[in-house]
Amino acid sequence: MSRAKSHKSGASQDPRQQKVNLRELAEHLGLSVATVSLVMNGSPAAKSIPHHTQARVRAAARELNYRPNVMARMLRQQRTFTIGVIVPEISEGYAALVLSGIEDHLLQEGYFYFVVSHRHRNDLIDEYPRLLQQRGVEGLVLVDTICPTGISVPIVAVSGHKHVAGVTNISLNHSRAARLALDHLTSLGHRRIAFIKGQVFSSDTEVRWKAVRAAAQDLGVTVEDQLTVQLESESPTPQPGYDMTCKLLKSAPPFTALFAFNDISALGAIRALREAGRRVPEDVSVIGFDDIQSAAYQNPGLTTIRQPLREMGMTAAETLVRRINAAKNADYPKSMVVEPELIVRGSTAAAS
Amino acid sequence: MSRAKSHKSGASQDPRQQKVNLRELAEHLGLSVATVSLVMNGSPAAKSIPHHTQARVRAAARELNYRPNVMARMLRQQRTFTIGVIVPEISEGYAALVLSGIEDHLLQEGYFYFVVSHRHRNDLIDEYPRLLQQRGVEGLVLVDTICPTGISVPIVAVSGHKHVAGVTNISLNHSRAARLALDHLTSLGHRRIAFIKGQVFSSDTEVRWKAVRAAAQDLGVTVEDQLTVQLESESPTPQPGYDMTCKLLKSAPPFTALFAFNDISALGAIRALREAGRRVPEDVSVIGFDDIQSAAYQNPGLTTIRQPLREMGMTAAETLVRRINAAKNADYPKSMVVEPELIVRGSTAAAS
DNA sequence: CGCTAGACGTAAATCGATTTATCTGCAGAT
DNA sequence: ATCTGCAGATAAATCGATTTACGTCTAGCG
Repeated sequence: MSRAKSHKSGASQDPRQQKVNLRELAEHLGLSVATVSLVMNGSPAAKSIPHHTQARVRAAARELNYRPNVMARMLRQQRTFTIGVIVPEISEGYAALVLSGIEDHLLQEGYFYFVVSHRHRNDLIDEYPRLLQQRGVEGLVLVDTICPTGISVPIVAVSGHKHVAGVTNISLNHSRAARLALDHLTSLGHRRIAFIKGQVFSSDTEVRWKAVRAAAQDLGVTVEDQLTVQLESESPTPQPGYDMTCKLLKSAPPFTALFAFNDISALGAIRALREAGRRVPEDVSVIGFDDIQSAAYQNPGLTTIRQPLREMGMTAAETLVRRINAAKNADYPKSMVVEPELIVRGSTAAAS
Repeated sequence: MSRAKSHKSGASQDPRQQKVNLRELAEHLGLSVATVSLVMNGSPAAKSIPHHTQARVRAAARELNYRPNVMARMLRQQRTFTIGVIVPEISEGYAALVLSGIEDHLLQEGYFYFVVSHRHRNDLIDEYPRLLQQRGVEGLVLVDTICPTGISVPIVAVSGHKHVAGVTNISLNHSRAARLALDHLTSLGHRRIAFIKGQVFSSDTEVRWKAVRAAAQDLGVTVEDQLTVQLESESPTPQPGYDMTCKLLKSAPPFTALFAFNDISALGAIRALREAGRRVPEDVSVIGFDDIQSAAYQNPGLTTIRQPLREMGMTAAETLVRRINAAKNADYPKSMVVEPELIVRGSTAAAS
């Protein structure tokens, strides 16, 4: 079942992979492994070793291309400088941006990370945190994923909302986000607004929906059940948004604006509207959520509520590393809130 | 320099993280560590241990929730079941799709992987392969990244073209891809076709460009220098495509079709064309490359040459694992080729 | 009775570093 | 002459498993 044709072949070769270990280096120098180790680590106990010897050690290490064995060091020190990142899927949009923020901060701190994606499978959601912990990760970043129990390393949850012991939640100010979006739509004269809620498995769905209803009430907009649909399929493509908008168009009373759960579903919605002969934004204004990279390059450009996803990733990494390096029973932030921003592009216009 | 406001805080707690190690388990059982280890690993040497004892060992392991220490095992066995993946950046589109394919196959095989992105910085391109190797990865997948030297683990390069010892290249059949695209455009009546070449750092750029010229010659289409631009900025957004299309529009002779290096740049191109008052596809047909997830949901839908990116990732992982498990000097495929597919959507139409 | 062949295990080396406790001279103080 | 103290190291324990090379005991056989 090879998916690709293969051509040619050759024999593998390692030019000169000189695996020098500490013992060999020490022997070469006529010193003990302890001395060499002390010097190489710049340990305080190396104070009493004369600079001349230290220089000799370092020179030999460079010359023999000595690289400490990371596994041995991890075993001894009980530190791996590794964290685990759990995402629903590595898709365009959300997860990719958060990941890139995490990476930015993490590698800089000398940590590496494992990525796993559970694709909403419950068995994997249960299993991966344990597996990662067994792998020695010193902390976990969850992206839009419900919190596991029985994990003893620090956890930072991006878009986490439930307060769980040991977990720092990083979340958007959803009240403000909802307010920004509805302010924008109502100020354009829209009253009959349709809503696409997120999938039930998305941790933002409920919180955001509450925020939307609160904002709507503040602004005197009625949220009608008939104008509300919820994404169902777990596909990370615009398809679910397309499907639900078709449903709206079939059965719902007329509306002049649509507030989508995210940019991806907004793309599907726009496609569905167009196919039904409704122009965007002339007939229907569409506003998305997230501000993924391609949002600005849609036609029309997608008006959206920007979540600073990259920064959320950076903050997650930063917070996690801080917690890892803190005392075992030190205090830690239970929750961090970031602010949304309204990005007005071409997909919204005055109500007709 | 906190990027987010933090609220509340609490003390960390580990409920009952019982770290049982092999020695303790053995003591609890009144057996030696050797025996317990043999049983737990189902080693052939455990044949002589009666089933009754084996059952007792397993029961105790379950009861005490024994988890072998992965670091210790790695150190002893010199195996990490970890590979490294190097990508230019974790962006929408290309890398995300390949990654998800890699992950699909890899986790299933019991491997984990580190991801690093070099953002085209030469120092990082040099450093990461070494760092990853020090971390004990048993293999490397390079995605659109030039091959490092002095690496002793197997390497699989997605979109790699240079033949390097120890490297398996997985690449698209670019001749066929170019042919599909140009066949499509010429059959629609297009003769004056503009081209956007990839950035110099992209490993596909050169190969694809050669393929395009060959296909053009076959089809009797002239590739005019004035109608050819090359992406420059290394931003992973549509911006570079937008910029170069603006340049084309400013100085180039008229054209009726545009062949973009990839979908992302095609999006930028469409935006630029629109802003210049050219309709897509009525005035200018645009064809992209890759078929990223949102390509189908553009307006109009983006006609493109599909690269099976996810499958390329899967194939990369599969090949790498196979090579890792093969004998040290076994043969391995030097090159694997996958086939492109023309996906016709709304961004191309008959020449006017 | 003596010898051998399983049955049932175990002791100990090993992977490669880190780190603490200790050892040996020798200079200077008493 | 003895003691103190420091410079300059090092031996050995440790991290937690894996794995090879040996026991020991009993049953069976000649």
